[in-house]
Formats: sequence, structure tokens, C-alpha cells
Amino acid sequence: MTVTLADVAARAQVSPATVSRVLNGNYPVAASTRERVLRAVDELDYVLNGPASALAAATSDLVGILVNDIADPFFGIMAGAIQSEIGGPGGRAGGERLAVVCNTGGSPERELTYLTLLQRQRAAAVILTGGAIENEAHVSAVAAKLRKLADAGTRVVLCGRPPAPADTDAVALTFDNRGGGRRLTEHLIGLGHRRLGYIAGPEERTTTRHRLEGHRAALAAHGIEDDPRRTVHGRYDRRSGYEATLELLRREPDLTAIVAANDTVALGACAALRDSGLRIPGDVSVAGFDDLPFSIDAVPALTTVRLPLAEAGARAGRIAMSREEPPPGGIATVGGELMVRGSTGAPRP
Amino acid sequence: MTVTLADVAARAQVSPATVSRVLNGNYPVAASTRERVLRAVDELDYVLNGPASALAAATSDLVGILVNDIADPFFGIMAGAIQSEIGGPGGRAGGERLAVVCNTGGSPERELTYLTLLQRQRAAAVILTGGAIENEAHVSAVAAKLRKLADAGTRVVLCGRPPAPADTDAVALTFDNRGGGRRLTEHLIGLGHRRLGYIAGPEERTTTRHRLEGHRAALAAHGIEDDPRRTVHGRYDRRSGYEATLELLRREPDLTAIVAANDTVALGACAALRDSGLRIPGDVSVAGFDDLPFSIDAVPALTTVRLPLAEAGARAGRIAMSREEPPPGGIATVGGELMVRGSTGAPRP
DNA sequence: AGCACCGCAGCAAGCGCTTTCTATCCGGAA
DNA sequence: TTCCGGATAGAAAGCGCTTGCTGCGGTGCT
Repeated sequence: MTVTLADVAARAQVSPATVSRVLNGNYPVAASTRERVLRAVDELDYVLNGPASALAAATSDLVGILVNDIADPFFGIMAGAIQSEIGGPGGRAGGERLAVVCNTGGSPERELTYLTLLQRQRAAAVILTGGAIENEAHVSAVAAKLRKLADAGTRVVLCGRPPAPADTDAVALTFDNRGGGRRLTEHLIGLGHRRLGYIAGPEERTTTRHRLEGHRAALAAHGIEDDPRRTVHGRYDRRSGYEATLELLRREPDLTAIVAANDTVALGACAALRDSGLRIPGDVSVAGFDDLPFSIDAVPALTTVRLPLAEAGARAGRIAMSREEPPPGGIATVGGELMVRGSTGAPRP
Repeated sequence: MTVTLADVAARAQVSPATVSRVLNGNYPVAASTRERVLRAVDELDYVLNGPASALAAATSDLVGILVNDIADPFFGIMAGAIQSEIGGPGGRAGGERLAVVCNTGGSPERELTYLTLLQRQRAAAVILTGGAIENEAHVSAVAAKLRKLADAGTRVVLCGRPPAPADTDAVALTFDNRGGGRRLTEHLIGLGHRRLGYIAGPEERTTTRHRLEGHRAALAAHGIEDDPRRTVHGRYDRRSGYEATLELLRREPDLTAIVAANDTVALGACAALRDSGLRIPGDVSVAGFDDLPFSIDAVPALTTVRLPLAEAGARAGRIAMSREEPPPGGIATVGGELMVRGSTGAPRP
């Protein structure tokens, strides 16, 4: 029914071994033979059996990419960049790699499940993107998995994630969330703000914690008391930003600035502010994080911290494919750039 | 080195066959035996070898999802919904399916390449999302591939795509782009607009053509001449919307409304209008398409056509997993809902 | 008491490919 | 002319798993 290597071999009048070698191009085959084989492949419309090949060669050409939310451009941009780098040449049979994008939805269980599934597929590489969950049991479970993957020859790269334990052999490209958060808040303080609300992401996530720490560091550095009532936790989505803003306003109506965990949350905050009859930045300044494409289209355009998502993703992809040297020590920090735009201004006097 | 089925069998004192059956749960195994095997699996930390299993069983648990642009929430939302449906129960070994999200970038070649790669992996199902490319050679090449996939037992579902030739056996969930486009433009006409600009997507794509046809049908139905100078083609991104708007304004400064190919393009159009000193909708009304999450946060909020992306994706996923009956005839049309918001209003008199 | 059967476990034959090792053919060196 | 080595091609042994078929006790029936 389906065409196999043997069929091609028969038609080209060579042995299956030769066909395999032509297809993998890693063994000398006479040009004339090669051509004959290629013609047979073409005529028969032969497609290699991936699983069989993976089994025999003990490697596959799948690359796993774990993301927290595939509908979020933050991850989409990274995933796209990674994928564009892993497809290229540099491997077996045409060098085609298949990216497996796994949507964990932020759930620790699913993260682990996907890691197992990838291990089961004998993935060539695995790239974990976005913040990690901070839960001792889970962190060590993930570390154990990563170690196992590495043992099985799977290259592991973290993109936008804090480093894993060194013995996992995982390369980490970390975003400087702390530094970005700090610069952002300092920008606001420089503008004269003293009463700033902060809408944080979900607790137990490194990204959330680091950005918040940066914010607090800025406050502390300028002698501003950090009233815990000015911080609200929520999800990384618009709705959450909307509700958190209302809550913040209820608690402290005379806030002059709101810093959001990310751009999406900031957008929700803007909506809540507008619905409350407040002007941006006239009454309240708003700042986001990430600089997703839509942020510049907000009205007013969002002041935020630009993270080089695509660049980081591309680099992670290259490292995963061994087409670029890992950074020394296996860890590199990727900085963010403060983008000052219309949504922040001096507070009303 | 790595643990195999045989190791588990040895430890549980049963034959490999029994272990396999316990793991696949499709053959009667005595409870006590099952338990013993499961314990061994656990103690040995055994992970099934996917490729080997796929080879022997002639099926894999990979599901391919083709998208045009993974960084675009339009696709991200569908992909996420699909993935949440295919992970569930209903299959072998824990029912875990691995979603392979492939980013074609809108390139015909890559689309074909990915289809081949998926065929090579013997994917359990393949779901193609978004509009198709309208190029005779490519369409028939894709149809041929789909046919081959179907022959190999891969279920094929199109989500948000026009139906493929009937002999491909592909189930299609099509968006009513034409109807949505028509209603959107009729809304504008109803408001009193007579000079409407249209920013279309890339040529040779079904989505582009259908939306444009709907627009034109509305114009025709109301006796409005369709001046070709009022239509500009571009990509489905913000930048393109920005530039196209400037071009439209140059050609015809007194347009009173601009209909964009999608929300992202509409956002770019809004930015261009603002930069040109025009008010929305005071001077020019703007409408989008899709109703992506950020559209409601635009200022003013975008009038658009809401496409039930998540619902359609979920349904496609279920159909692909045979957990839902395909629609009669294998084709279903999914309608869009007109969302009238602040970006459209009556034209200045 | 004898027989058919059922429930459960094992045997063994692959699934389609890769790869080591071996065989062959050839040109040129001796 | 004989012999040796390089360049190619083939034979065959798996890779780790699934599954059709066989085998073996024990239950229920007559």
C-alpha cells in the first residue's frame, strides 16, 4: 500500500541501504547511483517513515517549544522566531525540523506532561519559554525531567526564563525583568509620581516576582514607602488589568500612576481608567511591559519596556540547533529597553 | 542505558506483550498483573519510546496544526482551542496527543513542506487554519497531499478555510467572510457613508477575496459605484494598514470611511488617520474584522465582525479526534457577528 | 464426570529504517 | 602481470514496540 524504502530500492535496482544513504547524505554514493535513487524516490512519490527512521537512528527531528499561552503574542512572537531558526539546514534529510508548540496554559501539570511527551518522542531539542512557576516541588520535578532529557541527548534551552539548576545542562537566556521593572518605575518617579499602583501577575511566577522586585527597588531607592495596598495580583490578561485597576482606585483614589505587569494588563487598566472618567496621562499615568506590537497603537501609546522577543527566540533556536555557541556559563541576560510614550506624564500638581 | 519495555517486563515478571497491553489498555489484563506492571513502570521511571510505538502500531499521536502566522492572535486563539481539545481522553496511552503547530508564514512552499513532514510523521490528524492561497498549481498540490494524508489514515480538518475538493475527504469549517464583509459595509452604508475606502489583504488568498466580495456586494446592493481606486491591497499587518490608509487618503482625501481587512490592519489605519489629523469617527469611520481581544481596547473601540475563533477551533479539534460528528456533507459555515462600536459613526454632512 | 469455553498471558513475527561489517570492483604501483 | 588500497554497494542485525495466534488453567454446562 504505502511506499517503503525497499520499494524505492527495488525500482532503483540498489539495496535499501544505498537508498537510505542517499537520503541521509552522510556516506559516499556514486553520483550516477544517487541520481537513479532520487529519480525512483520521485517517481514513487516516496515519503520517509519518520517513526521508523527515528527508531533506527535513535533520534528524531522534532523540537519542542513550551509556551504558557499560545494566544498571547508574547509567546507567539518567540515561538515564531524559534521556528524560523530551527527549520533551516544543518541536519539530516533536508534538515527539516518539526516544531512542536505546546501550550501549557501556565499549568505545572501540563508542563510536566508535555516534557514527558517530548521525552517520549525523543525530541532533538526542547525550548521552554516564559516565566517559570515557583513551587519547590514543581521546580525540582522540572529539573529532574530536564536532566533526563539532557541525558537522552535532547538539547534544552530556556528562553525568557531564569536558569535551571546547573546540573541540568540547560542553556538559559533570561530577560532582565528586574532591571526593566526598576527603570520603568524610576521613569515614573522621575516624572514626579509618588503614589503608584502596581498590578502584578499571578503569584508564584518568576516573571511576576522579578518585575515587582524591580518596581520595589525603584521605590526604595527613592525613599518611597511601599504600601502593600498599592499592589494587586491578577492574571496576565486584559480583564485582570481592568478589575485590578478598579480595585486599586477603590483603595486609593488619588493614585497618579499605575504600573502593569505587562502590556495586555495595561490595556485593561487603561480601559478601566477611561470608564472611570479618568484621563491618561492627565489624571493617571499608565505603563506596561513587553512592548507588544499593539502597544504603540493604544491611545495614548503605551510607555513600556521593550523586550527583544524575536531576537531572543531566534538565538534560543540557534543554540538549540547548535548553530550558535551557548553563552559562557550557559547563562545570558537579555536586557529590556525603556520606551517612553504618551501614556505617562507628570502627575497633576 | 535507557529503560525499555523489556526491562519493565522483566521487573514485573511478565512478558513484554503484557506490559504493552497494560500501557495501551486495550486488552484484558488481570488487575493484579496490571498493578504489578504499573509499579514496575513507576519504579523504573519508564517512558515509552514514541517512535518505536508509532512504527509498530503504524500510527502516531501527533496532530499537526498549520497556521499562517503564529504571532498573530487570530491563529493563536484557534491553535489554543484546538490544542485544548486534542489533549483529552479518547485515545491510546493516556490519550495524550501532541500538537505540532507549524508556522507557514503564508508561504505556499512551507505549507507543502509541513504537510510532507506531517505525512512523514504519520500524524494522527492535520488541521489547516486560516485562508488558503488561490493559485491553481498550489491548490491542486495541496489537494493531492491531503488526499495522500487521508489515504494514510490521517484525519484532515480545515478550520476557517474554504472546503477542499470533495475527494480529499477533508472536513471544512468555513468562516462566512463574505457575509460578514457584506454586513459590515452595509452597516457603514446605513450610517450614510458613500465614499468608503477598502484595505484588502494580500491577493491570491481566499479570505482576502471573500471579504472584499462581501464589501462589493454591499456597495452594489446600494447602488454605490465601486471605484477601484478606493481599494488597496496589502499584508495583514499594522504597518500595511498604516501605509494603505495614507495611500487611500492621497488618492481620495474626502473618504468618510475605511474598511480594513482585519483588526490589525484597522489599528494601523487608525494610527495613520490620527497622524493625519483626522478624527475617528468624526472625520472618518474605521471598521475591522475578526474582533481580536485588543479591538475593544482601541480608542475608540473598533467596530468589527466577531469570528468565533475559539469555538471553531475547539470544534475542529473535536472533529479531528472523532469526538464530534463532522457536519453533514463535511462542510459547515461559521457565521460572524457584527459588533458595532465607537469607531464608526455617521459621516460629516 | 466430561466437555466446551472463557479469561488471561506468552511467543514470535514483524513495522521500516539505519549502520556496521563485509564483499566487490577498479586503478595504479611494484 | 600481480597485488594492494580506495571507493562503493550489499547483507544482515537490530532499534523498541504491537498484536495475531497459541496455550493453559479453571468455570459452567450437560
